[in-house]
Amino acid sequence: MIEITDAAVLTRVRDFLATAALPDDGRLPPERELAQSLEVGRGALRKALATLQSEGVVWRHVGKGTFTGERPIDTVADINAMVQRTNPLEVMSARIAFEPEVARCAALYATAGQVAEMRSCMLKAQQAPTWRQYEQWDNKLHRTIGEASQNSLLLGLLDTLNAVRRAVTWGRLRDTPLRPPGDHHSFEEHTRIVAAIADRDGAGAADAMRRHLRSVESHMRDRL
Amino acid sequence: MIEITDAAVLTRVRDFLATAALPDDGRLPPERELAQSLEVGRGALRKALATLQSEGVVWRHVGKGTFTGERPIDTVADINAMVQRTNPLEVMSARIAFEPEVARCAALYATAGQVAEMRSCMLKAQQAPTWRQYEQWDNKLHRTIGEASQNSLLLGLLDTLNAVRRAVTWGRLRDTPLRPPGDHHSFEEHTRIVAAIADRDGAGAADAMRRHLRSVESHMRDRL
DNA sequence: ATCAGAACCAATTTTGAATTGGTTTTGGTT
DNA sequence: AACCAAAACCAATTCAAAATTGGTTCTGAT
Repeated sequence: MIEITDAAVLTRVRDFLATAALPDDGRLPPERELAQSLEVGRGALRKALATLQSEGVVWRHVGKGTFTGERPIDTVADINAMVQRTNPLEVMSARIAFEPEVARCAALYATAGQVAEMRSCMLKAQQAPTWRQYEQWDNKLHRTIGEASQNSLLLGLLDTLNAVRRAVTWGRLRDTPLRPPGDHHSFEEHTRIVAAIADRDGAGAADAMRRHLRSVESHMRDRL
Repeated sequence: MIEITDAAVLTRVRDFLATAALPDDGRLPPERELAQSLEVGRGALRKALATLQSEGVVWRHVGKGTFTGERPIDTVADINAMVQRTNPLEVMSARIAFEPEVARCAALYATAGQVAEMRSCMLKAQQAPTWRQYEQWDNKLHRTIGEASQNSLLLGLLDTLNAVRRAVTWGRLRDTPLRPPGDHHSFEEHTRIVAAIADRDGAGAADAMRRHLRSVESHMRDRL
């Protein structure tokens, strides 16, 4: 092995980066392999990579590999982490911030089939013989509204929000009465939401959803 | 093995469910084990479990096990699934729906320290010598706004949204010019957002954020 | 003293075996 | 022939150990 300068090693690595066909995630070959193919020692390569990392050209992570570009901000909280950090009132606040905007989009983009499905869910929620079944149809209604936004990312975020919500409220079943009363506040509120969506009234849908969720929040506070 | 009726098996399983100390996730013992301890055949047990599943008392999943309660709606899309399903324009639409509401909350809840940090990020973005560094400070600004909502769930959803965005737009580096021009539209827009937040003007902050993101979307469309 | 290469360590990924529910086959009984 | 329990097999998931990857220390040559 002929000794070459640090600068020459750095140049070889830069040249490699400029010409190599890397996979989509920008992952470089493992250090040991790259050192071999560039005909430099691993120590020298590591020195060069450290320089490039400090310049934001590559980032490295033990066990994962070396990648082009800046290190991604690793702030993605998975569901469990979100569940550990939040609480029912915070979930309600997040819903009040987020779901009216989903309903607004749904009013603009829902298909007739989706509106029909919302109506069906709404009716089934009203006729539900148990709280459990009411909540199933309630969940289905809200998710159909998310689907009606025709934005898979909004739907994904809504699903994430609902997963956290269920985990935070898990096990809190209502035992009395057995089913929702005939004048359960959500029934009329659901009707207003779906009507505004069917009318293509974005602002109306957002407002109706916000009122509904504020009502749910208020009832939740009454139970604390 | 004494043969017992299906009804008797069902009763044994119900009794078991009523008395057993199950783990937090409500997981029952494996079928083969439960059949043995209840002294029934696996086939008969499976019949009873199928009945209980149809009643919503338990749910079962190949490879996972049998659990008490209703099957969770397994709609949680992880980041990769979201990335595969979405596209840059959809990401922009989702941002336009969601981030103004985050800014609205930030206007209500931001601490003075967080407002100062927003200003610092804004200045550093303006002074950034490369697009890469501009984007780092831009990201930091938007995340500080999310933190200022004082809602960990909203922040978690924003992080999720941004992770998807980065994955969808990965590798799309601007090479010319080397850095943002002095009159880059986002500079003034950032200023308006932060000013509205500092003024505790929720509607103003939401509106400024919405205008900013619409402007970003418009420039994105120009580049398509 | 310095440095390259080897060896070791910690974080992560990969892989194959084990586990779990779902279904089919087998053989005994009626 | 019909029925059913048990065994065998299949598909989905989990788990543990091996392999891989970057990070650090040790060793031996110069």
